[in-house]
Amino acid sequence: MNEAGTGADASPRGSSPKDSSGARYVEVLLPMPLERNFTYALGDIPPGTLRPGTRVAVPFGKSKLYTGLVVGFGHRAPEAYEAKEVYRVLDEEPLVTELQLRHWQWIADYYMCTAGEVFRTAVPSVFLLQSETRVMLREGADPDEKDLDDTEFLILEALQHQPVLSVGEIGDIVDRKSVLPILHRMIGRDLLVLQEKLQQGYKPLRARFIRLHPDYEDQAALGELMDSMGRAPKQSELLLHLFQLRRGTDKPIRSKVLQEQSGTSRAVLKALIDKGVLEEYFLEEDRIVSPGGGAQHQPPELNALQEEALGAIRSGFESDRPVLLHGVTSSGKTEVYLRLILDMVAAGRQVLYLVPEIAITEQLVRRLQRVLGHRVAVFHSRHSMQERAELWYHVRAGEEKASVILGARSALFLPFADLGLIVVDEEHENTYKQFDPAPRYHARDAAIVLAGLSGARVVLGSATPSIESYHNARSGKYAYARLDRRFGDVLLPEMELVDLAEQFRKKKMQGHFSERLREEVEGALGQGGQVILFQNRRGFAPIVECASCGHAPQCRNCDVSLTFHRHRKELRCHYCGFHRLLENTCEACGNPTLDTKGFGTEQVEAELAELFPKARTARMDLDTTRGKHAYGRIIQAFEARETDILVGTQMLTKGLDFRNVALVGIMNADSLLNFPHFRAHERCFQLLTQVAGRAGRTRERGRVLIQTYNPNHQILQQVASGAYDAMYAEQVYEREQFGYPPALRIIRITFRHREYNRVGEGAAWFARSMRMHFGKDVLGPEFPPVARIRNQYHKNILLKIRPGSGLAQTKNSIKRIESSFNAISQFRSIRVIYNVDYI
DNA sequence: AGCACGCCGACT
DNA sequence: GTCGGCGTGCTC
Repeated sequence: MNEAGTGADASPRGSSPKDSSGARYVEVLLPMPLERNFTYALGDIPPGTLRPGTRVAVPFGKSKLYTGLVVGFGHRAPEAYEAKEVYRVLDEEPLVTELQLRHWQWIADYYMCTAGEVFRTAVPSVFLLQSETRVMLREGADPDEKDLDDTEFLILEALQHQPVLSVGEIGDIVDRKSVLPILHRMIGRDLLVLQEKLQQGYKPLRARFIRLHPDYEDQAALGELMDSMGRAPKQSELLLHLFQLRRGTDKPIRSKVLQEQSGTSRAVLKALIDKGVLEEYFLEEDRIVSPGGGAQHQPPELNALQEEALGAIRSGFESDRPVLLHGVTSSGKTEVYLRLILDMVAAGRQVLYLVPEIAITEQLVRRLQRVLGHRVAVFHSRHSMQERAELWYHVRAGEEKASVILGARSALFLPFADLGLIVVDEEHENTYKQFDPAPRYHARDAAIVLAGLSGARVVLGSATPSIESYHNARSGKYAYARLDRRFGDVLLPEMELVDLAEQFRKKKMQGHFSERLREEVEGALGQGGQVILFQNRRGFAPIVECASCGHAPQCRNCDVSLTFHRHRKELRCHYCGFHRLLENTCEACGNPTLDTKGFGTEQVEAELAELFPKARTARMDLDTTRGKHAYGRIIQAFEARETDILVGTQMLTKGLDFRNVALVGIMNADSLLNFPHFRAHERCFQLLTQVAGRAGRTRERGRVLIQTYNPNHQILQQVASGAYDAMYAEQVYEREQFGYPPALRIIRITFRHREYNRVGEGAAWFARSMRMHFGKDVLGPEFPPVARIRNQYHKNILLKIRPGSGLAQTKNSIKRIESSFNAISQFRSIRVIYNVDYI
């Protein structure tokens, strides 16, 4: 990016008016990858009930109903077709704000996807009602058995038992894939009818409460009642419990609590309600219960450096620019954010706090809640859809409990009533870029645009800023604030590079542990410190190879070698999930000489068991954190010092704050260095610096050992000496030489198809057309390192866009080329995927 | 995207 | 012969 904040045109395409007065037609956006909006007639719906952002249920295609959003109004009937009617209006208040619609349109334009695709990801799926086709017998139908074939007979028989069935259920009953043609045939013979039923969307959670009927509220009536209860001991017991619960509080009494307290059955309660003694009523209640409670602590005191950074950020805000807060690990960036958040909350505006991955921020949630109490809400992908819907409404209404929203990139799409500040923590993390389904947006950049539309401030924070952000800070596009000392003046860890080649030569290796690493682990454990070992690969050994013939088992769906996972004795594909048991003999030559090559976290753990049999070890990677609470358990055990050594992948780098880590060991830095990507060195620096930052966060100076075959490599030297600026200067120079961001923008275009040849020909055609416009700024097409994934071949073209060459025109030219591409029948089935600002 | 139509191979 | 595979076109 970034047109961020530069006032890029964010107005929606098309010029249908926003004013509904007198309108008879609406422009509707559907949550699908369609290039255009669709026009519907309003019929008898008063146009005043609609505004841009209101949801409507509309028939689309054959018969189904879909949820669309009103984005404009029209007064005249379309000429080329007859508009269908809006089936139903789904909202009283628009679900989506106009500001959001503009933001979506910016995302669609910038990231080359449709507004419908943004709509689909932006809105929790409970809001996207679709109809389900229900099948019923036609009344008065008299099926003549001899006219029916087996399938038809089966369907009619099923409908005698259960009068309403969904098309899917019918499919199951008759065990066939396509049932619709059969159903249509039967409808033609007046046997069945179909009905489109909108499935239920968001439903507020209602809880049952009990109160005394008003008639009994005065003492006399109550006394009389209690006297009459002589023959109903259970009922009087229940009443007594009710009085007990009421004592000294006005809080409503839950039916459930009352029953539990009194130990009586439902029947007793029911009897009292029927008698008119008690009343039951319902209240809507929150699904989201903030554990923060009311308890609010003062924010932690800031030290002089933090105060200085805070001042720099505030003055950056004055100049209306995003601010990059560059603070070394453990320098206390969070405390600085907290001050900014408190300012904004005091001003009555909302705050969005973005983190790279929400699953791993329990520590952060607690820290925020200590100070902000119930005003923090977490937007979590693990929340149910109903919970997300509820938070949506809270955010839209600007409720206090939605003052501060903590979430991963998708929290960006909440309907903020008045957004005042966005914090993008760990802004360098690449999880901010959505990869797979469109929109392939970068949350950091989209956040800056959102802030521009909302009049909000932005702080980007990182210990190791992305080259782009630092570049923007240097060029003055962002303001800049720095924190270069750790909180409490804890020293940055002492780093040491260990030469693996030399260790091997001197026969000092045991497994993958050098002598130095063994000494240091021993020393750290001896002094009661904890150890983190980083190996950026899960599994036991990446590949298995036959020592006789060199054959390595491959995935059947993807062009990769399978990875050996020892705990299940199986081979797995990390791309598609394919797995099978490892055989004893080579499938190619039959010899029992399969051997493992390379190593992963599992093997590190296994070697630890031999080298340090007394140490308690744990492993943290994708495989061990699959369960809902697995991640938290591993972290808590480590925090509670129930674990001595934690082995893990890059998951370890993400926002963990351990207090007692004396040593961080990097098992092998070389795989990071040798990764074939223009960002490899930047990422290597970031990853190693972040892992190293886990060491020595209180008092004691921590140690970091980096094992490598390239101890003299520039990047490793820079990591070891904490030379961010040197790394930056070198990377910027290299990227200018070779034409990569931030010097240029890039768009990656991926072609995907089942047939190898077809992808090749299609991509080559596309690249040829592109070269006519863009000359040598077109790279490729090339196969990616893994050319086949899930039985689809991939091929990439990279387009480099020079500064000032007109991004919008460039994208238009590409779109035109795509149209011609799609006009060629043999290419039409090739999927074309755009990734703007591919990272 | 989802769905129907229409054309082809492979099975009850 | 029918079923389901997929390519093609369309959806207000």
